[in-house]
Amino acid sequence: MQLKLYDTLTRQKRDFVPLDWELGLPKAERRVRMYVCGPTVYDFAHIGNARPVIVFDVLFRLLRHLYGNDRVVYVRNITDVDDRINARAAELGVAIRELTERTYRDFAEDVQALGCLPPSFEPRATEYIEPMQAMIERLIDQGNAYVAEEHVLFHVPSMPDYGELSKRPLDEMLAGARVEVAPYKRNPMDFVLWKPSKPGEPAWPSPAGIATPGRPGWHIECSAMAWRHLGEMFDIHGGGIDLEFPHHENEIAQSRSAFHTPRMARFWVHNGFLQLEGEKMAKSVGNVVTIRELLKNWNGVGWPGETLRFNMLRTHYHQPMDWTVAGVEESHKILLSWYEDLSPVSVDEMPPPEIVEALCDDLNTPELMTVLHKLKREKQSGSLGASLRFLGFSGDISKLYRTYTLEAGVGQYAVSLPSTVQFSVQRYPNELQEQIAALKEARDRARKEKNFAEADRIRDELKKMHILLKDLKDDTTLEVER
RNA sequence: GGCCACGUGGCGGAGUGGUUACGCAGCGGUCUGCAAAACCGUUUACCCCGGUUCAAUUCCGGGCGUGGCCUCCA
Repeated sequence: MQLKLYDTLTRQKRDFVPLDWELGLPKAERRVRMYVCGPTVYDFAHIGNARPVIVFDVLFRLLRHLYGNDRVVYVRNITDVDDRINARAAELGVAIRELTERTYRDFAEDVQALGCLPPSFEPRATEYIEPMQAMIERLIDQGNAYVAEEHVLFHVPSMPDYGELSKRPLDEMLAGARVEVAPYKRNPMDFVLWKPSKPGEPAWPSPAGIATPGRPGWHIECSAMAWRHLGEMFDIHGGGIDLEFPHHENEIAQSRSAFHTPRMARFWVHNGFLQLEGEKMAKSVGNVVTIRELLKNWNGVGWPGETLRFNMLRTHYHQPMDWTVAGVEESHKILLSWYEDLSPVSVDEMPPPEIVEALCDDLNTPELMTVLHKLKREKQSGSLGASLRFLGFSGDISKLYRTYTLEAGVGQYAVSLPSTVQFSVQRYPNELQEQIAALKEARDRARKEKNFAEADRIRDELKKMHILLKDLKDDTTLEVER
């Protein structure tokens, strides 16, 4: 099946053929190579950060399916040197290394909860200073970069194709620029490859004979890490659309100039931006929602990671997405209805061709939803299960329970509980369980006496605790809202 | 100000030059004290204005709106 991907550089949906296949390398040497910009580890990742992680995890899974698990190399970097990290560490009064390690662990936990496979490599920027310096020296030697006031700057006019990704004519960019240009730049568009550090800031010996120790600029790390792991030219470079300019444009300038390649990556794949309840999600608006909050307690509800993953995939990755409570609830409902009647799936069972076909069409996950709904409708639960597993969903209904944070008397109870058709309130705190049992008995009595107003009142009260009642022929079951 | 995306029924969301995807919600029915759940059935769409065409939601131009980038940002 032929994978097609939309390439931002050419603005076209094209057939994807990995370079090694096109070159006809021996089978054992072939690799599909993908690089995705990862997190800057200074604070919990928010739901916007989760989008590329989930989207490219799906692409990773698809590539493994198409080319073989051992043929795909997926690199997602960790940016652990950055001014925001320095600021945050100072604010918290902790060592930079401690902050970055802790934040990375939190990120790894969150991402795992979202059903994402670990990438093949997760290189940290601070462990790649040496290749960054090697690239910088090379760029200077070749006349693509220069030293000025202890900075090393990339000279943009030395790269004739600059702007090819974002399609920005240089003169127009300058006309609209709102930033003050540092006086030592030869050209206003020139960007920093290396900068001197002040005392107390992270620093390494500087390249190019610069006396003051310094640290890398933002863009060079990705060029260096991609080079080390994937070579001078590779197949796919991914990330959020906001990175298109300047970050990816500058990566291209650095890598292509250093290695004299016609492309840095053969496909540039960008996911669209995410909004929250119709608003831009930003610290300035005060509506940033972290993955952690969504998993633990978002307006009283902790959502299963699989629900969050599913919700993300209901929108095509290229489209702008609006993240809403209503949307998450709908996702959760759909997933529950599917998980309820999955039959056991054998490990070897493959998803039906339509599933792979939908993904091969530029990761058309909404189309994929249609296929999944069809499998459900036609009661093909084996195929449904195999498809879900393929997409990173467990199919295990016990992983789909929500966590409620209740106000019950003093303090709050966070309760996480399973729910079956049987009584299943055992994970509520004891005093709540007693309360619930008493309410149920009271309601049973009221119903016997045909006092239905009272019975309905009690039902509403239980509903507030996320307990649902189902009146059967001669019994009433209690279950936790799922 | 410059550049770039996007604009589909109550909501979410694909797709297509001609045959009203799909899901959620809603409505009707079976069932129920009433509900819930389940099952069956079912309504509603392509931002505005021009143009091309036998025919446009789909192509082209303009407008309006939303968002992104130009400064850290997925």
